[in-house]
Amino acid sequence: MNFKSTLNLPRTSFPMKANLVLNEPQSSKRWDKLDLYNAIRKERDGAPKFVFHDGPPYANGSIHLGHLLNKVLKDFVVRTQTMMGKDCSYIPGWDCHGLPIEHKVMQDLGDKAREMEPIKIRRKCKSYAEKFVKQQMGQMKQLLTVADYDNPYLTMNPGFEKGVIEVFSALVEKGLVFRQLKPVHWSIDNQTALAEAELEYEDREDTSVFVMFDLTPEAKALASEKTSGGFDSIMIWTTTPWTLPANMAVAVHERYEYGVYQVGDRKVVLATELAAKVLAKEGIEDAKPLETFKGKELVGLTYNHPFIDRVGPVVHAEYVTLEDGTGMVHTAPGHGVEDYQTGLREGIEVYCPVQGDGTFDTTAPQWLQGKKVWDANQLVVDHLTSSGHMFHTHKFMHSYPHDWRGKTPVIFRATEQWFIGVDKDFKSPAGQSTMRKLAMDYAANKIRFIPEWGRNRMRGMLESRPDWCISRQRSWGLPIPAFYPPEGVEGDPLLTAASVKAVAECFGQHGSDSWFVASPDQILASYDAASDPDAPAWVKDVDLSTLQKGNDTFDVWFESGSSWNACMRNRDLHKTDGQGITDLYLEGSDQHRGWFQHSLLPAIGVTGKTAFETVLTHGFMVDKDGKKMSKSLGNTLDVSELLKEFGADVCRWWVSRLNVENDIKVDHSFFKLAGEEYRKIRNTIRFLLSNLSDFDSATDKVKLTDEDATSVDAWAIGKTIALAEKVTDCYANFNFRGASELLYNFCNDTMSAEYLVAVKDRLYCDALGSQRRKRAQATVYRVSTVLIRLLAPIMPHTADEAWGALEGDNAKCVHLMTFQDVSCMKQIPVSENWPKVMKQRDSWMRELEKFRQANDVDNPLDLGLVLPAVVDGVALDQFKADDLADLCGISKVTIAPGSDDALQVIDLRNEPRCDRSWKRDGTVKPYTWEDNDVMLSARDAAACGLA
RNA sequence: GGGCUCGUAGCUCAGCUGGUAGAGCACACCGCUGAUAACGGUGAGGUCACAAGUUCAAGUCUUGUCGGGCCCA
Repeated sequence: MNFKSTLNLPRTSFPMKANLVLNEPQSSKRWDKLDLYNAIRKERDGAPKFVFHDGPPYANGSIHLGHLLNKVLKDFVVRTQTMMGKDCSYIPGWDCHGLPIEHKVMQDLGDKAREMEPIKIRRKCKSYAEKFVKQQMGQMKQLLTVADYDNPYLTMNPGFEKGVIEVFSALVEKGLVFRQLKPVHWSIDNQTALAEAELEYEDREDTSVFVMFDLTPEAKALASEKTSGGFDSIMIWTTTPWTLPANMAVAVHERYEYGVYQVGDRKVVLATELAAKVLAKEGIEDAKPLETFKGKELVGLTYNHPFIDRVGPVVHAEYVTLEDGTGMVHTAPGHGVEDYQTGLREGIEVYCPVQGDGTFDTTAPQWLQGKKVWDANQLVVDHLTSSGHMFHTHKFMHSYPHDWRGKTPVIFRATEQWFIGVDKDFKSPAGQSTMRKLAMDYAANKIRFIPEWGRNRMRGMLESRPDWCISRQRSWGLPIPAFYPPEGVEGDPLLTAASVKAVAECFGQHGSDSWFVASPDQILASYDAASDPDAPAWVKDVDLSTLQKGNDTFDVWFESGSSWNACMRNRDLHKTDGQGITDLYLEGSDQHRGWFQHSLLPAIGVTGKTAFETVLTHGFMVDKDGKKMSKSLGNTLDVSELLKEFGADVCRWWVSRLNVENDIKVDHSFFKLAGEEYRKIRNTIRFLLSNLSDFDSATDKVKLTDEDATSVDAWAIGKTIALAEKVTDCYANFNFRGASELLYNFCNDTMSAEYLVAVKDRLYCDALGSQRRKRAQATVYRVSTVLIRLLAPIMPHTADEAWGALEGDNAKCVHLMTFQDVSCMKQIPVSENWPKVMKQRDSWMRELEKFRQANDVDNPLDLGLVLPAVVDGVALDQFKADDLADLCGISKVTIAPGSDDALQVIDLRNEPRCDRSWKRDGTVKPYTWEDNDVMLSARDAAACGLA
């Protein structure tokens, strides 16, 4: 006799198979129709704000795994904060200007680009950027992120540009902006100064030269006085022979030991530690110094430049090492940062005969004029060889900086650049100080870093960073609003707080393209030179239309680094309390040097506040062997493929399971695992929902009484409250991994393996209206309403689908809800002895299993347990025997009269078995059911109306 | 080469201020067949990268080595 039709078996519209790839777009459509982002704004209007700010990805290429990670994490923040009741707006941004796009466009244009006006190139760049903004936005929507996609911030939008220039104006006003000749990494290929971030180190063959510089007659005389035998020359080493025309000095280390060596007819000085190695290169073995002395003795000597009529000094420098070369360093302040600093200190001219195109100018020797520096290497070598100054030369491979896009080698070259001075004293709203000091104070004491080690990293970077060179010589960027005097007029460029502000106005209205199409007087329409006390004198005497516009554009870091103003303050989304403009920035750990630092500095300079109160960073993706991922290595995974195979909710679950603090190992198999975990959660939800098909939360949500405190339902409620509290605590601390682990274990253990298995018998077999069944259903409902909402930030589609199945399709969208307030559930009494009982259960299960194996019992329902009256100090008779039996998956539990009685497993196979519930609980008797002789337990007989 | 960081079961990771190693997955075995392309039970897995040191005691602190990652030179 089959009683299946008399049971209340699970029923639900929530399918086991998710079909995410097909169904997620439906959810997206539903949310679009609802205008979810703005509906949330309305719902949270007036709520406390959580100010989160998106760092703009570069508008180039498809999104990769890094974007997937970053954007999903950000979405977790937005959704969890929202569901915790905060008003958390989120404006997605894109970094649109800059070299990579311009370079790509120039490549596509080919030779045509040379004759094209900058404005035409800019228009190409703009549409290129727009294309990728659109593409990336579509992909980010596929990740089911919720954002104001109708109003993103683009760094190339006029309103944003205005906001950047305003920041610049404020920095100018505080005297932090200056212009200076300085050697910078110079891309000959792109004719621009490059930031460190724009360099790539690659192997390159170069010429290494050891050159003897002859002392001046005066120096020789001095040398004879200082030493016993005197000497003629000093030997330097360089791997960039083309910089020798700009040699202005030789640096030695005061404390190192140097010696005089016989080289041909010259007595030459070398560091003693390096001498043997150097001299051996030309076959001079076992060289012994004629005499030795400290480098200090060399300082102050002078030498004749080997092929230019110029005298150079020998100076001291700390950076001289004995690792390579000769211990005497060729110093060209126009071609090296350290050389430059030495030059500044010693008052040596910053001489740079190399022009922007990499050729020598007319100040160079005639045989070099117009020659490319790369060709000059050989010319210099030949010249030095024939003049007898060359000691040794050879080709070698070394790691050399290259333009990151063009892959062409870069040079150091002194040029006029605009700077923001990090060590300039200024009057900040936070007091008289420097940006470096203020920023370091913030990093050390006021900003929260997650993980904490970000603090040290940031401090280290702030400590050692040089002045910020903000100028680039490019077309595709935000122009630096400097005006130069008309032809024939001498003077400093016009760049004052007021003139810059006027340009900001113009850009705000017409965009920065106006710099290229409008006349200076039009751009400066709202500027009045007469009332500008900072204006250079010459400005008052000229017609503004005759000014010459500068050709420099801003470092893109300055643009994105001003987004706290250009996006957040200008849209009135910033914090109004505390010491930060926003609550949180969340990016990869590379942004300590990038966006974080370049946002912190201007924010402090202008407002005295930090751009962010908390910095949350994540690591980088590596492959399953821990190696970095790159397209060229072929070990990447394609995001759109992953989405197509697994769906967004699974990919999001994968992100939630990651430990994002450090490197993140990625492999296709990990997504598969995430998919299985997803299915486990989905099945748990499905089982919960399927037992509520006849449940109406309005009428059936029975209250648990004090007497129910020891019921398995009370236990489940207690676990659910704990879950909600722990998970929201994780969410509040951005610990998404912790949250997903709790959620997974709750579904897998607490619900699936413990509560639901225990309670399914009564849900199926109890009479529809039985109190015990209703109590279980009310519990299942309470669990569902907590669980589904807690999952909503991680798996928005699945949670919304489940929410609809729970509350009906007309219910409010789960993403407009807050997390279930569990404080009211705390009214429900829960026995404090449950943890001990559940711990005992583990050992009971082991005993049952042992018995089953030993006695060949297949079905646990053929077993019973006799439990001691007291275990672990807990009297078991306060618990319901049927609950304990169900928790163990057996037919019957009896409590022994004495606490000393050992646990006993009972073989019930000789007891009658209920045909309906398959239990042998001792109440089974024969009945007649639909003309059949059947065996039923008391409960089942009652459920069938036979009692 | 420098700064920061990571290296715990086959895999992914927990292990806070030092005190006899934990979870999930996978695996093995068993069960259920009224959550069924589901569900349940039991079990076997680790000299905590390596080497010194501090300590009564180190995965946990110090130093070094090896191997990754980010940033820089």
